[in-house]
Amino acid sequence: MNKSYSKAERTRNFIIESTAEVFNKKGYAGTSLTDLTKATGLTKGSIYGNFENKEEVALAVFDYNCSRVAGLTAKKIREATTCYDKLMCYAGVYRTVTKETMSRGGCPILNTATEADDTNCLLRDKAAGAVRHWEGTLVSIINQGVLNGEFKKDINSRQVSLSIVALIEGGIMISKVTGDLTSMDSILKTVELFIEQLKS
Amino acid sequence: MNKSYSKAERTRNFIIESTAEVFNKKGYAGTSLTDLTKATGLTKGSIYGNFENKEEVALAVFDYNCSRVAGLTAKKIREATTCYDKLMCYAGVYRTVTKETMSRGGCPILNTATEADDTNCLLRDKAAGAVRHWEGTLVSIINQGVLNGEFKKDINSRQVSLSIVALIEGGIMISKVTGDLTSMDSILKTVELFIEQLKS
DNA sequence: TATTTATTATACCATTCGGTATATATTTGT
DNA sequence: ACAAATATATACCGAATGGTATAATAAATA
Repeated sequence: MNKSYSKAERTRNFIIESTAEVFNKKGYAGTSLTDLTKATGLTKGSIYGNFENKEEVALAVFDYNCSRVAGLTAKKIREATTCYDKLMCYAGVYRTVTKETMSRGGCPILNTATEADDTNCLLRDKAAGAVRHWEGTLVSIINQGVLNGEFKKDINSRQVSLSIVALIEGGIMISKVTGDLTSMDSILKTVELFIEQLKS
Repeated sequence: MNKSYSKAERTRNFIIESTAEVFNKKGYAGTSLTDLTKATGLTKGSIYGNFENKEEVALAVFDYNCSRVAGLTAKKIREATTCYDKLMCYAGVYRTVTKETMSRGGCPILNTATEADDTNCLLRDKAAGAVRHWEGTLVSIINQGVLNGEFKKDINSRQVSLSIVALIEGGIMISKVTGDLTSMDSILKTVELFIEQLKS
């Protein structure tokens, strides 16, 4: 029986998928091993047979949570042709997934970054990497747009990229804590306006 | 000896001030009673003589942490005359206090909002209130500016306000997690640019 | 199918958790 | 200065924490 995934791999993924939402909602410190056993239906021994400790589960879960959102965006971006459309994807994606993201505990980058920045360097570095990667993707798109004449020449692509990320992340925080989705909608309009202004 | 503050009041404030940074760094779930005794030099019994439980300390500490930043901004705003200058205060204040804020664990609103939104409704409501209050202050300034002809007539003051808050909070998250203060600086430039565009 | 190997469950560990009753100091009003 | 009231420290509670041997079970290989 040559299955592409061994039992261990499947269980590992099962644990990651089952606990992803709990970790994102309760945070690393707030999630107990008991939470993990409840979410998976497995016992402690079973979980620790597949992971070294709670931290290793949290790190794997963070990657999984990020890839969920990143996957959506990446697909849309590939479909878009112009750099303008590619940038607009971010506003579009967040407009459609915000509601579902909220019910799953919000943005994993934001959650992990704010919790771990002073307490857990491994998690912090992972969150920092995700931010940098996102920023880098935006910078590339903008630079490309400047090169092919789509965007104005004197654009500070890093400043624009950081501002878009800040708007989206700040928007998630505001909408989530107040329970008001229209806030995010307003902020996404600013993102779109902001991208509009890049056009030459 | 008729002191304006009783011993109890002074101790209560002492506990709040001593534990403010720990709570902001480690979060509510991540801060233990032992952390509180270490930060204050007091014993558990002593702390629980002044507070009902850990949550009550956290709630008081949140107010204290917010008032620290709010105090700075409020003073600057009173000094500014035009609505444009008042708005610019926020960029100015955050440009100067960001470094110190970072070393104290970052923005308490952001930290509390992201941690408590799915776990602690009392803390969440406090954070939500702080966001709403900030938003309200900005809306008032902008509406005032529109009325007296300083700003354009067709401005959506709520959208602008929310966007400024989102930029600042998102900027703090990015700068804090990456350890790069220049990111915040870039984003504050966008905030200034954004405010500039309001002028009629 | 038999046997080795890997996976999961049980039962337990020491430690820490938030919280409290009670005794001891220390303020406070007189 | 003294008594009543208040604030602080001591010592302890049960429950929950993260984590781990070891035994039972299931999967992979031959």
